[in-house]
Amino acid sequence: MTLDVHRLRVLAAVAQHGSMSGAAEALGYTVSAVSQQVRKLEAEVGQPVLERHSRGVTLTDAGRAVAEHAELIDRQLHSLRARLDDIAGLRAGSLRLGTFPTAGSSLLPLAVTRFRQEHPGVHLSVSSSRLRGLLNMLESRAVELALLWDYSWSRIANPGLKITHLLDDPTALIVSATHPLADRRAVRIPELAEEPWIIRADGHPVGELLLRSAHTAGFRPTIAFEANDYQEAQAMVAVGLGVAMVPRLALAGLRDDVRVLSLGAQVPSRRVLLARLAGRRPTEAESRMGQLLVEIAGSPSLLRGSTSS
Amino acid sequence: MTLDVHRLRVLAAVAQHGSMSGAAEALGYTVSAVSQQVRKLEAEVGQPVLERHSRGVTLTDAGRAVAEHAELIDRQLHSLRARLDDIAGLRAGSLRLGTFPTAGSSLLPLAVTRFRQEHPGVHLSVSSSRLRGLLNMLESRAVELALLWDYSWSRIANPGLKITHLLDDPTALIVSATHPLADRRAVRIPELAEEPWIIRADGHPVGELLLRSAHTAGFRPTIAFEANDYQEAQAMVAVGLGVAMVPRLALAGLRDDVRVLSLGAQVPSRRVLLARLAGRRPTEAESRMGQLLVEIAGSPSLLRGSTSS
DNA sequence: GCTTCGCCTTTAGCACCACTTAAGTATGCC
DNA sequence: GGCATACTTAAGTGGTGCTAAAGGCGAAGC
Repeated sequence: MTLDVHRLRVLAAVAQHGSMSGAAEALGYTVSAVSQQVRKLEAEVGQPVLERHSRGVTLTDAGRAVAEHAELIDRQLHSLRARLDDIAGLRAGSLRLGTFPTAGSSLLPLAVTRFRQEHPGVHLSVSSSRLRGLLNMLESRAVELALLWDYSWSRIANPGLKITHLLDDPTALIVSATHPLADRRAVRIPELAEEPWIIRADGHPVGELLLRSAHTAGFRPTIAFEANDYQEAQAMVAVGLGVAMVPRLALAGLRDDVRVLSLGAQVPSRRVLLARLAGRRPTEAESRMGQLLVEIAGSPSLLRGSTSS
Repeated sequence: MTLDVHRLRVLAAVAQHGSMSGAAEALGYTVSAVSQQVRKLEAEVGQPVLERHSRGVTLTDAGRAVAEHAELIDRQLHSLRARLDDIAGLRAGSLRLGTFPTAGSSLLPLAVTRFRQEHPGVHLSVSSSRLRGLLNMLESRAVELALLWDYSWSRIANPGLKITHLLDDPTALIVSATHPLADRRAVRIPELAEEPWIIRADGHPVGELLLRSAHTAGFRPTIAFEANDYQEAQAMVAVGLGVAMVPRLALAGLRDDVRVLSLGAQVPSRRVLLARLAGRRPTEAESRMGQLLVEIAGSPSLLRGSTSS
C-alpha cells in the first residue's frame, strides 16, 4: 500500500517525543488523532511500527526505519524551501537573455557585469542572434528577455511582446581616415551625394535608412559593397571603398583608420528595445535585469565612449 | 507557508509529462484537479512554478526546484518501502536475545549460527546475564527474547511473560578424576552422604537442589565451597575439594580431570525456557528464532555431547 | 483492595479539502 | 469563422483527518 508522507511525519514526532501524547502536543493534535494516524500507518506499512505498553510506546525496527526516512524527507523539504527562498531572493535561479551583436558589445556587457556582481548565484546566460532569431527565441521561451532594435518605419509591433524603450541610438557616418571629410566633426547629407556607399547585406534596414535619407536629400546613392556585419563594413570603409551609415553603438570597436562624423538629426535613430513575452508576470531576475538595462541605457556615458574615440 | 508533499508530487508529474493534461491522465485525476493543486502549490511556494501558454506549460526555476525535490522524496519513499519489505522478509532488522551463561555455551550458539546463516541481514545481538537480570531486560525491552531456567519448586510464573518450555536439563554429579567413584557411570544419592559438596554461591537454586535430594535420601550435606560459576565449581571438584551437582548443559566445557556421573531421575531436572513479553505479537524474527530454539532443543544430539565426553 | 493517574484506543460526529462536473477563457489551426 | 487544445473557474460532493467523549489497561499510591 502507498505510504502517506504526512503519517510518516506523525510517526517521526512520536519517535522524537517517545509517546503519542508528546507527539500530539508537539503537533497540536489530540492524542486520538495521533493514535488513529499511527494505526493507519501500520496498515500501510504492513507491520507494527510501535510496541504499546502502559508507559508509552517504543519503536519497532520498522518504526525506526519509518522515522528515519521521515527525517530525511523533512530535510528535503527544508532544503527545498531554502532553495525556493534563494530563487525568490535572487540568490539562485537563472536568467536567459537574447541580444543582437552590436548591443552585445556595449550596453549588454555593462548590464551583465553589474547583474553578476549583485546576484552571483543566478545563472545568467546570453545568446546573441539576429533580429528574427531573437523573436523566435522569445516565443519559444529559449530566452526570457531580449534586446531588440527597430527604426521608425518598421516598428516592432508584436502584441505577444511587452516592449520597453531603452535608448535611441543615433546614426553616424564613417569614412576612411584618408577621406577628404576625415577631419570634419559633422556633415550634411547633400554633401555625400557622390560618395560610393557600403551597406549591410540581406536587406538590412541600414540600407533602407540610406535610401530614405538620400531620397530626402534628392539623390540616389551608389552602392559599392554589401557587408555582412559592421566590422566588415568598417574594413571596407577603411580601405576607401566607400562611406557608411552606422548606428553609434555599433562603433564600440572603432578602427584606427576610420573616422566618425555626426549626422545630427538628419537621419533617423535606431531604437534599442528590451522585450519580454507579454502575459507572464516577470520574475524577480527579469525585473532586476530590466531595471539595470534602463539605468545603463539612460546614463550619458554609454554613447559618449564611441563618439569621442 | 508549509509545503504539502502531495502537491509537490503533482507538480513533478506535470514536469514529467510536460502538461497538466498529461499529468492528470497519469495520476488518474481530472485536469481541473491538477490545475487547482498547482495553484495551491504556488501559494505555498510564494512564486509561480509554471508558465502557462497556449501549448501547455513550462516550468519556472522554482518549479524545477520543486520537481527535483519531489523526485528525491519519491526516491526516499521507495527506499523506505524496500527497507520495510526487508524487515518483513527477515532480510533486515534486528533481534536482541538474552541468555544465561550455561545456555550461552551450548543451546544458543547453535541457534545463533543457524539464524545468522538463514538471515544474514538481521542484526542479532546476545546479552548474557543472571536470571534476575534477564527478567529486567525483558521487562525493560532491552531484549525481545530471553532464555531462562527454573526448577519445579520455584517456577517462573510471571503473567507478563509468555513462556515456552524448550527442554529438560538433567542434573549430573561431577567428581574428581581421582575420586573413588570416578569410574562409575551412575551413582545413587545415599552413596554420597559423606561427601563434601561444592555448591553455587548467593543462594543459587543448585544448593536448594542438593538440600532437597539429600533430605530425601536422609542426610545433611556438608558444604565445602561456594563457587561463583560452574567453571569454578569444576575446578574445585577437580582438586578434590568435594563433589557437585550440576546441570548437564553446564558441562559443555568439561575439564579433563573431572568425571560426570548420571543421577538419573533421583534429582529434579532444570527446565530451560524461552520467554518473551506477553501482550505483544512476536515479530517475524522472534518467531523464527523461537522455532529454531525449539528444534535444536528437541534434537537428541544436544545433551549427548556433554554426557559422552 | 480501592482509587488515581498516565497513556493509549474506540466511536461518533463534524468540517474541511481534494476531487469531479460543467461551463468558461484563451490561443492556434484549418 | 469554427473547431481543437489546454488551462481556469465555480459549484457541489465524498472521503478523511480531526475533535470530543467515553473507555480500557497497567502502574503507583493510599
